[in-house]
Amino acid sequence: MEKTFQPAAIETRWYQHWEASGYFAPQGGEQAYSIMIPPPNVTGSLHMGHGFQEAIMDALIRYHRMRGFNTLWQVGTDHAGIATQMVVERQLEAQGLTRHDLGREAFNAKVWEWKEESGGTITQQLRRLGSSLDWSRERFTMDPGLSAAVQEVFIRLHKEGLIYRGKRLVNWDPALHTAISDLEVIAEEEQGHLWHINYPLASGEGYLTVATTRPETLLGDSAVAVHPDDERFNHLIGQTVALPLCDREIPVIGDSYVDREFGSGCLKITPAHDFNDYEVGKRHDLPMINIFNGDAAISAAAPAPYQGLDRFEARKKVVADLEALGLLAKIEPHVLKVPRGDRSGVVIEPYLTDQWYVDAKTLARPAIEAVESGAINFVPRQWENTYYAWMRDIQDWCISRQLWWGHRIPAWYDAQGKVYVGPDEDSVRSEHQLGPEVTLRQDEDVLDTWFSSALWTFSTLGWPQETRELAIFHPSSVLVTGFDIIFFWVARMIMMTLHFRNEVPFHTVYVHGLVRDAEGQKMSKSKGNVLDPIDLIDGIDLESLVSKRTAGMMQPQLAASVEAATRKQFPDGLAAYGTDALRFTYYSLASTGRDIKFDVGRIEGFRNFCNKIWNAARYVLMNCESQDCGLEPGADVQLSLADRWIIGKADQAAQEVERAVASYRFDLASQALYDFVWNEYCDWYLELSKPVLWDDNASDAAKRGTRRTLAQVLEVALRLLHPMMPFITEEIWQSVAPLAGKQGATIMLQPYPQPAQTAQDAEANDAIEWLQSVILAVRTIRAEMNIPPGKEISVLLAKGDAADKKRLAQNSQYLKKLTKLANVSWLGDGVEAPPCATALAGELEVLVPIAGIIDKDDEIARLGKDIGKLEKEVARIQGKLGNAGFVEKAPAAVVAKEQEKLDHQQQALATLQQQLLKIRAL
RNA sequence: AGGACUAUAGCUCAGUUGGUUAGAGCGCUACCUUGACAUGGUAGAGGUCCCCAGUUCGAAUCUGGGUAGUCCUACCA
Repeated sequence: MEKTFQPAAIETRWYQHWEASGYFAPQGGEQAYSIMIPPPNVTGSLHMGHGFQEAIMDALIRYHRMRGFNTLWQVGTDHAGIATQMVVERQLEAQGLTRHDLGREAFNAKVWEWKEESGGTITQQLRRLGSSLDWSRERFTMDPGLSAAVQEVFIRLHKEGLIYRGKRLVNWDPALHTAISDLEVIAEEEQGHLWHINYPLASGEGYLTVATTRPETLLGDSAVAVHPDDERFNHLIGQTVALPLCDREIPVIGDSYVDREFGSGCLKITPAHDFNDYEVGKRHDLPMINIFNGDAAISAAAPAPYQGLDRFEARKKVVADLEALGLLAKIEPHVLKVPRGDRSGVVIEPYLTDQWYVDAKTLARPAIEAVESGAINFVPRQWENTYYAWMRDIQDWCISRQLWWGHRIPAWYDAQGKVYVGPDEDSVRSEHQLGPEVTLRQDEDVLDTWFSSALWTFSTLGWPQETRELAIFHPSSVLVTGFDIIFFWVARMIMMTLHFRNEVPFHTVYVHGLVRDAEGQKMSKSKGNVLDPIDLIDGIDLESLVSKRTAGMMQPQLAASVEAATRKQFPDGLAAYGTDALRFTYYSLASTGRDIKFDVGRIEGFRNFCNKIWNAARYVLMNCESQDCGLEPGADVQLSLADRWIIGKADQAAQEVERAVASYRFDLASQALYDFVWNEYCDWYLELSKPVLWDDNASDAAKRGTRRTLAQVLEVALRLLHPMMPFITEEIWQSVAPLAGKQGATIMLQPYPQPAQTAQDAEANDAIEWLQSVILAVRTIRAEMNIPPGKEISVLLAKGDAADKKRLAQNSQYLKKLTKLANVSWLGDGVEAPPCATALAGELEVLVPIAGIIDKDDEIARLGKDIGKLEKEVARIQGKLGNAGFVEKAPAAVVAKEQEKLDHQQQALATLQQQLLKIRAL
């Protein structure tokens, strides 16, 4: 074995072996356990959030697989409509082409090409993370099977009246030329202006001043609204104003929607370009004047001078023209929320178009009940509130997208615009008895990507066929996801699955936090602070990291600052930490919080942990290979106190892991394992094994007992760790398992250690704890008195009772070896101790004779410090016990415990004070 | 505007039903290359548990109020 753990040498080899051996496929078993992967974008690549999420899922999957569940981790990818189409369009743009130059069919062929070319990236990355996904069942949302499911769902919902077509305002992305859903619009505060504009009354008697943040929409105004109770203006209701720049008169209307306090108190109404105005317009039956085209340039519906101008150009011209007419009252700076497309980043336009909608309100009702009834649980529970809040106020879901890449809507129109929905043109014709004289054309639009991913849990299992897999693995056990897509995806899956399967898609939703950088900033390409999990696994030099972060930036002017920040934060690039260390870091961060700050310092600690495990294994192999480990049936094996103690500790660790995983607390599970392996097995047990194995006088039975325990406890620890650190555990297990009497081709399919309460050995625990406290006392004296570690010293013990004497007899070998003692003996009754440095191990006095090795003043200072601490503690407990209320009202056991504590501390204090007097007297 | 969440060591975070000497990792200090491991060992230092009140014999923990920060939802043009 290498002296240090080299992850690169083993990871790929083991993954390939596992995959080739079919270990990732369901293995049978009575109870099923399944997770459907949140499908990543097929043309995307893995980021830290994926890495975190996959790590959690893989731990759950490996854990349950080892526990004998029939385990399926369904893998697949998503076609990511807008994102993917944008990428390919950008590639065309580089050649000076648009998708229209190619036409729909050729363009889609190009997208498929791109998918074939780049689609392997993410699946390769998933493999690098060690994810035990069942690749034999890989699915893609545009596969024929999943497309059939999408079509079936659309047609059935349409038949049931739950999908309809409607003309209404949508969020229009003028760059992408498509409608997008509410959720894809990000509204951020931006600095803008409030323009006050005078609209002359048609009567010629003065004017009304309106205030607007979008003066160009004036061209589409249908009315001016005032509050009906506003005495400044309500007498004008029913009159008309002459709309500036347009040869139109529009009415003054009364509507209580108007806020009298804001702006001028008069509101211009543009029903075709504002969601609130749209509602007002409907109430008052106002005309909807659509002054934009799909690019958000001014349409023919506006006066000629403005036609063809971009909306921002139009704004400038409108303002200038108004000013020239003297109608601009004032301009105020104003902070407003500007809606932008989350993909394109351009300002979203409320735009009047025909779109397809899902009646979400109807579907939401059972979906709310499923969570209320507990059929679906959120972990942590508070996310249920977020879910309810959104679901109870849900808006109909706009599902059509004016894209080419995606599931084309199965609807056909005749020349009159009558719509027919069906799987294909022939079925539509025969169903509706349409002869060849009727021309039909298919709807040009595709469906929102989330429409297909909403079916993911059952479409991947073969629906609409009633497959065996559906019967076994659906509903799935748990959905692992970030809170940012509860609305996008989780809610929609619940709605669709309940409707079509009459069962929930999953029993539990485990909502994890979002991975951020060390400063708590969201990782994003534009900020240039992203980390690629693969770079943490393999390492990357500074120059490559800089160029990776600055390549292809949306805002190239930021490249310099990104580069500087990167050079400052990672002057040496990133070291290669390996997959196991990365994964363990993720688990350690998986607490209940919403933000997960990823500090590279953490991963280094866990790489060291891997190395620790590696070296512990090296030690075990060196001492057990080709040795008698007492595995024969009936072998003469004697277990020491240390052996019995560590066996109990391993069981305790198994208990803690079980409890932690049951509540999705991977931070606690990882902490329990780290603690057990490093602080108990390595720090204590391995050291305690040395005095036995290296003692020529120790019996063969004792040596067998220690070797067997070394190997078996390590083997148990490996299995406990395997779901979190798959690679290193497999590598070591292969050579350690035989020494522990285990056979098997892989650790992956071994049973997970089950805790057994009986494994706690009170006598062994007491004995080892006693030993640890005495060792600590001696080491403290050594360290604080500057006694060289190599120098052998003698120790006297005093004030022990019969139990202490027994323990020393049992443990003196350990004690001598671990603290380098020449000898250790009891101070006889009535014998005056020589001048000593003193420390306490409980009641027991641990004395190190001073002569020649210890400075008197040092010892006085040291004792003084300890005495000070004890005095404070004694005073604190005395205060507590002196409080009549406490003694009377607190439970007797609590009072007794305090009293006992006080007695101990007082006795210790007295001992040290006496000792101080003695030393002073020297 | 409404709602949620967070505040514990220099940093990142644990802390179960109120009773602990408030813990871990990293970082820091001192000493140590001893036969698994310097990606290591040993021993330390370090906290007004955000503030104020309340409940209680007892509060990091429960209640109310405040402060600071983060986020979500809906938005006044």
